[in-house]
Amino acid sequence: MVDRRRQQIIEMACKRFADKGFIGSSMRDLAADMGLEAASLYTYIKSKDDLLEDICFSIGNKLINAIAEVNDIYFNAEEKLRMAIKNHVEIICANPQASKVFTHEWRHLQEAKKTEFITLRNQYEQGITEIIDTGITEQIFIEDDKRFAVLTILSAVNWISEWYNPQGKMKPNEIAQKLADFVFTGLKKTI
Amino acid sequence: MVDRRRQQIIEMACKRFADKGFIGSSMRDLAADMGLEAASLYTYIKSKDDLLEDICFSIGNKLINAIAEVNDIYFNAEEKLRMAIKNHVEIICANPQASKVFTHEWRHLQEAKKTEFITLRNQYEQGITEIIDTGITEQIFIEDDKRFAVLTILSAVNWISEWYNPQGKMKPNEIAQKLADFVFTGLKKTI
DNA sequence: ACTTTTGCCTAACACTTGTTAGGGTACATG
DNA sequence: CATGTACCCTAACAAGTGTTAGGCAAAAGT
Repeated sequence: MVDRRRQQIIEMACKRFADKGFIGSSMRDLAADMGLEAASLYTYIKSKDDLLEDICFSIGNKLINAIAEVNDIYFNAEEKLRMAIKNHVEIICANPQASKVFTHEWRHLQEAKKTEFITLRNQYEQGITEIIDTGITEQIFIEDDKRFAVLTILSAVNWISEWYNPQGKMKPNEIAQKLADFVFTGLKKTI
Repeated sequence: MVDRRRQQIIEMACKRFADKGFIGSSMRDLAADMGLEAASLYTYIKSKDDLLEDICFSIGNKLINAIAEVNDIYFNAEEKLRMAIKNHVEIICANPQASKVFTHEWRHLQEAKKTEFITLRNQYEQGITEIIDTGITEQIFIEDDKRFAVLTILSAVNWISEWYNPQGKMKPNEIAQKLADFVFTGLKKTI
């Protein structure tokens, strides 16, 4: 059951990294959270960097898969963007701590992995951009500044992990709904 | 000229903290950037925490002053919000690195200062909320979810420091203009 | 000329960091 | 009973941390 224990450690690391940051979290603190000594962690993980990579790419891959699915299945641009936002919000709300790590701590990845990560992120950004493009072609979105629109949408979505409270009244699909509405009336052509 | 040298150190610290994070930056690295030994820094600063406090509250106070000014002078809610966004964007673009520290590194402040910081941030958030309130009273903004609107606006504005490039084509007032437009057509009642 | 101040240095402190080596105990399998 | 293995330990390492003490040389002030 090495994998199971490893997963527990990663979950605990998410909490610590999200709260104190990657560098601000020591292996001894993390071990203490698990009721272990620091050295014992190394039965289950390769290194501290290993933890960060796992967390960052776990969220990254979830997002990439989600956007790929959307761009494969849904045709209408509005539907696509709504679906993409919904997926993104749900991924963040299902993994709020990991998402904070994904957003804030990726820069501490080893150089090679950092490059790989940035490529993944650009790929996702490209996925969103394609949806906007479709909307412009369909003439339901105003063409003004594509990149600006994408960045603003992504910032709003990414920031959710900063304030989202699983115990709060606002549920993920409600958040997605509101956010999409907000974004749309800012993008849609109103004759 | 102790103050002048201190300011140079703080500027350099901004770069390092923005890039490597507060904990990821050592005093020896910072000193090396300045062409000094670590111990020499302490002629000009009290401690490492001192640096972080200075940076965080410098930006924080700029923002607070800006919102106070807006809420004192401008009457129309749309004008107020446009002005508030413009001020915020300009503060961020004038101090992109310090702004990144303000957004990402405040959690490493000492407990007392952290509380003070959060109060300041809430105060700013309150300032924006008041503008939205005015707009609702003036019946030019849709009342849906105030707090959600405020959070989305703030996330979009704060994220600017993540991608803003002083050498890029997009100038601060252009960014403010676009962002305000984006926000408005999402808030304004279009009958 | 002498004194003070400025601006930096080296050395050291006490402690924390990620990680490895090697061992020991409890339990399952033969 | 013997063997293996799952699970965790202590001890230690080499390196890096923020910070203080005390000193030395050049410049400035008198």
